[in-house]
Amino acid sequence: MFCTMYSLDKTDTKLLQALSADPRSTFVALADTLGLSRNTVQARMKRLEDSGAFLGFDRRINPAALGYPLTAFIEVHVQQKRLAQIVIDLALIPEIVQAHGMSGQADLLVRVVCTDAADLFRIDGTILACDGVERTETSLAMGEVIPYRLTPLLDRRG
Amino acid sequence: MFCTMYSLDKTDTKLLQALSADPRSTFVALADTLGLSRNTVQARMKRLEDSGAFLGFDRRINPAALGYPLTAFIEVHVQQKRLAQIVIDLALIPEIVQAHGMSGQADLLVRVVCTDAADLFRIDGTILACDGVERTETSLAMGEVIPYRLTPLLDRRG
DNA sequence: AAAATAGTGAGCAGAGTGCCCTATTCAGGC
DNA sequence: GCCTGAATAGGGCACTCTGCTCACTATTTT
Repeated sequence: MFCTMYSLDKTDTKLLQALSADPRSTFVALADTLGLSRNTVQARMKRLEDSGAFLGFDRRINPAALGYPLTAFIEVHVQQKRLAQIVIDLALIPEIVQAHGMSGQADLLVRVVCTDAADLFRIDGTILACDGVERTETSLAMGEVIPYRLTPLLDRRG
Repeated sequence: MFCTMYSLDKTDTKLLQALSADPRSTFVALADTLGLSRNTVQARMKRLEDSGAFLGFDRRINPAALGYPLTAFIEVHVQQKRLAQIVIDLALIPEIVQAHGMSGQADLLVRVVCTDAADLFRIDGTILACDGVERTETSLAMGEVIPYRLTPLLDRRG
């Protein structure tokens, strides 16, 4: 399913940095910035895409703009042998924007967006109602004190 | 700092859906798909950008492609009055890709990427070494059982 | 030495962009 | 009913960018 995981070199890293700085910049502009030829940039970008280096566009959409200003993380404890079915059930809840299977206290860490506290309460109830879910622990995110970033890691390779 | 938060209507939603389906599609293609004129699409896209509906490009970069296949969530308990300084200190750790201030058990929920378990252990140590950090609880993400998505929410408005 | 790999430079037809202007429709306020 | 402002459509124009191909040059691998 995944293509051969090809490891990025410094030029790829610089490409990603330039893209982070300006996601809309054209191949010509990138080539110019990096001092490469347009052909090279196009070839590398294609390889990056093919290798799965880019995730879905969803991630760039601000949930707040969609009317979901609140984010919460819900730790979910489940009957482990029902895990597979539970994931399927949870996937039906639209407010769940992401879920990780975890090693640690909880079995699942679910990321939820919601309109307000009452909404969160309702969603939590929906999760609890799933067959095999035993317990949840909800924590509301008060703020994204470090906004998602990859630039420090990119810079380190640059 | 943020522009007037303008709430998205159905047409905006469809634009975002089309973009999710194909992040690279041109204005012409979008206009075609949605049955709108190119002018309209361009105007709406500009408004979406200006209103902060799009987050950084970072979020679309796959950390695994960068050589960080593992993700972990670390709950951090701190001396609350030192919180501000702690956030500054944590921001210096490149492997921390995101952090939320939380209401709940822990004060902070930190998302970390790492190369392997030993790397995670080291990073956890670095966090613990920050002045004011009292305790951490690390959970390794075994898998993203629900990959980040916003489409269910978009579809509901469509 | 031969072969694969990455990059460059040039060229070209077609598509897309940014920006302009005007006309139409429609909802809300007077 | 009338006016206004917002949203949209449609046309046009100069310019840029894209996708593609080809030939040539390093550089590295075998």
